[in-house]
Amino acid sequence: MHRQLLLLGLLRREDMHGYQLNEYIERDLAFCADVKKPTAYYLLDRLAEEGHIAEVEEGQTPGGRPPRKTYRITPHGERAFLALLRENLRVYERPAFAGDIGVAFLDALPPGEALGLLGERRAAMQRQLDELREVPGHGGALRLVIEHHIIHLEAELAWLERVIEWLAGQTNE
Amino acid sequence: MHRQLLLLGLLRREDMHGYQLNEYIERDLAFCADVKKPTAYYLLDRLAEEGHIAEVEEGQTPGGRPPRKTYRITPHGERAFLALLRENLRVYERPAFAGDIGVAFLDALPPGEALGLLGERRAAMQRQLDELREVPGHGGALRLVIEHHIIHLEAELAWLERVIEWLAGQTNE
DNA sequence: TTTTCCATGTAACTCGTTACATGATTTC
DNA sequence: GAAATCATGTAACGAGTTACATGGAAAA
Repeated sequence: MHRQLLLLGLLRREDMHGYQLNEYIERDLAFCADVKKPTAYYLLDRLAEEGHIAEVEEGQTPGGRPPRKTYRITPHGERAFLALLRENLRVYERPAFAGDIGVAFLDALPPGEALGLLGERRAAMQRQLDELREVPGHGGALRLVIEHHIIHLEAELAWLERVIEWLAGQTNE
Repeated sequence: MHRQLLLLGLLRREDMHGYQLNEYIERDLAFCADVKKPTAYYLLDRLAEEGHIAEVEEGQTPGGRPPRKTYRITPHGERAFLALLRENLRVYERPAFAGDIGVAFLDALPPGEALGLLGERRAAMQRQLDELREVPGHGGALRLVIEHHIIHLEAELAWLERVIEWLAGQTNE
């Protein structure tokens, strides 16, 4: 559902064709959204079938390639968008944290090795945080989303530091 | 892969049958793990096929119901467990944050309504945090996982507070 | 007497991904 | 001459979920 919300939200701002949407998502939203190309095309087809968006006929179809399909949100789609948006804002879905499973079995490895591996994890997190701080300044609500990721990663790093300390403590016993 | 890691890790500690595993995951690991029953049974079959775990023959099969299948990890499974564990500890996978998509389109709703919806989200988060603080004290590494969730939720709440403030600021302009 | 507990599963489905196909056009 | 850009997709697969089936025993 979240991907539909994203596509509807973008088409609500501006008519676009699939390639354009994919470009925008990859280029400007990569840090927070994750929609693969075939998924986007598939969802656009479905949204069109359901009458949430409609194809806009365009004059020029440029050279050899498949003709562009430019979409525009319909009134029905606008209502669906608002319903999805309200639901999205209202609820909290806790994320998965697959990385916790490994931590739960930390005692299966010699502390030294575990320490090394968690060090690599920390480095990866730090790299992501640095990247995030380089993201060119989006305005308005998108800035909040970037802040979200930064706050989250800082909390993650703080926690991992504690795990590492705990492990180091185990070593000396 | 993470679910396999979990199942192998639990079977490494103790022989168990499927029902038992499901009970334990639901009862004691609900706050961090998420494996549905049919998934667990399916994965146990697969792990057995692949030789990572083996059925332990048990004397008494209790009345009417399907016979228990008690599993024990094999040396091959132990090696697989360690490989999965190392990989899990080493990498960082950023979570999805579906809730960000709604925030990105915050301007589509009257600020007053958005404020109400985000208030509901905050309440849901606060409830989860309170629940988490009630979780009976696991020892060792599991305590770290609980701490992780607490730290995470506190950061989420702090961020949401900022979103709400920003929105409230928008209202007065 | 109905529900819950035990203990296993199957079938159908959803959602999303990966890898591939097409084919002219522009850039290296 | 090779690779990237534009623009669409399909086919096959993977992981996981939901809803359902079975059937005796114990508890309400």
